[in-house]
Amino acid sequence: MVGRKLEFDREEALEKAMDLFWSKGYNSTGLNDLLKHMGIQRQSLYNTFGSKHALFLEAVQHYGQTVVSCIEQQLNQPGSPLENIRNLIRGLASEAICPKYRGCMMANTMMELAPHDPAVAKMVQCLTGQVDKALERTLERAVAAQELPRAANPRQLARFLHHVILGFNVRGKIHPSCSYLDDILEVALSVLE
Amino acid sequence: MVGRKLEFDREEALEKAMDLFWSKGYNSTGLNDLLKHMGIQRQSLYNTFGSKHALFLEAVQHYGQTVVSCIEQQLNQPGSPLENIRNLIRGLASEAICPKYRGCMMANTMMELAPHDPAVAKMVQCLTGQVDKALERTLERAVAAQELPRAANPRQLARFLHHVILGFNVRGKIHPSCSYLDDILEVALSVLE
DNA sequence: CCATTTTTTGACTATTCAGTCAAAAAATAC
DNA sequence: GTATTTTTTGACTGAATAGTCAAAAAATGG
Repeated sequence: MVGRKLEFDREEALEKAMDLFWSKGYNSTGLNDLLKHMGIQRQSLYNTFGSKHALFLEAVQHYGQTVVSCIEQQLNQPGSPLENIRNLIRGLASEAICPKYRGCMMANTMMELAPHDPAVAKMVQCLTGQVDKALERTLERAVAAQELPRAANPRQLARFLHHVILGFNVRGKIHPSCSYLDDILEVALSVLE
Repeated sequence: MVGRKLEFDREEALEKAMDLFWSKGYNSTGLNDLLKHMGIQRQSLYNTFGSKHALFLEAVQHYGQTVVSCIEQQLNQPGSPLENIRNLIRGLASEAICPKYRGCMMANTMMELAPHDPAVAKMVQCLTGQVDKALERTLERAVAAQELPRAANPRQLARFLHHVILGFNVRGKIHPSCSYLDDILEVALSVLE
């Protein structure tokens, strides 16, 4: 294995692709936009990533892993597990009032491609499953710390909270008011009392 | 105003367009697919609807009005207002386990186009607002019928319940199990107790 | 039957799409 | 320095895109 070395940083290029796919989705992102945004040449993309579709899969995977570990980190913060969950969800909700809100790339991908693209569906299914698990573990810690009653069902609550999070991705696309989101948050988080 | 009459039924054609847009979204629906599915000729589409985009707007509006009045009808069923709400939401959730689940066309449209298409955003915003209102009115009736405590906040609860409904559109795209949806439903509907 | 108006038909744009090809350039191993 | 291997470059595909145009066909009013 000798010869010329890649002129660009693979991960940097991947992140730039991810950024554009995140903003515009898969089908609305043209190859020319992609190349310009990534700062590489056409053939370099095909050499390095194989195809637009393969590049997209890598981008989603990269996004997902980043987000999942970010969520895990927030949930494992020292102190009250329940408060960590509340902070996470309030933070995600507050993003949705930004006029340039892009939503979660995994949710966007579920909506755009999952129904007709098994490879994408499987990948996103796996990633979202990790979010469920992270929430569930944190709720288990809340029960152990007696922040929740012994009878609480962590798995059930985790699925519900994740559902609320997914909802923000839809609602955020039509610029909800702050008070609108507060209403949702207040009711949703009341299940943790 | 004389001359030849339209060979096809305008509303029929619109509904067929709606059906296809609903299944495939705006950008993934090609004009050729559209013409074949609607059973009309190219120029007829432009004569009658103006453009692909204008046709889409009409299709979303048609869908929205149909769905909103269907929801209103379910909520205004005789008997318990709260039970009507539960039945509505359980029904929407149960659709999400179908392997051919298409989701709500308004939610799909919010995700695909609302961020970059002001006309679409405004229309969908108006339609979803009607859903909020319908839920709110029903919750007010539930308070009046003492199914909910006097202190309950119908607007807040309506927004929350609508949020849960929106969530099904995302979750449904990756084929959740029945028990997964049951978990969400059980927690979500517990706020009505 | 004729003139008018509209719809239908099918060919035709110009652009964009993802992806390919082969030659040129660069960097390595020896 | 030369042979080898890889990347880069830019031109090039064929298919699909939304939308247009003008002639042909049909139906109406008189």
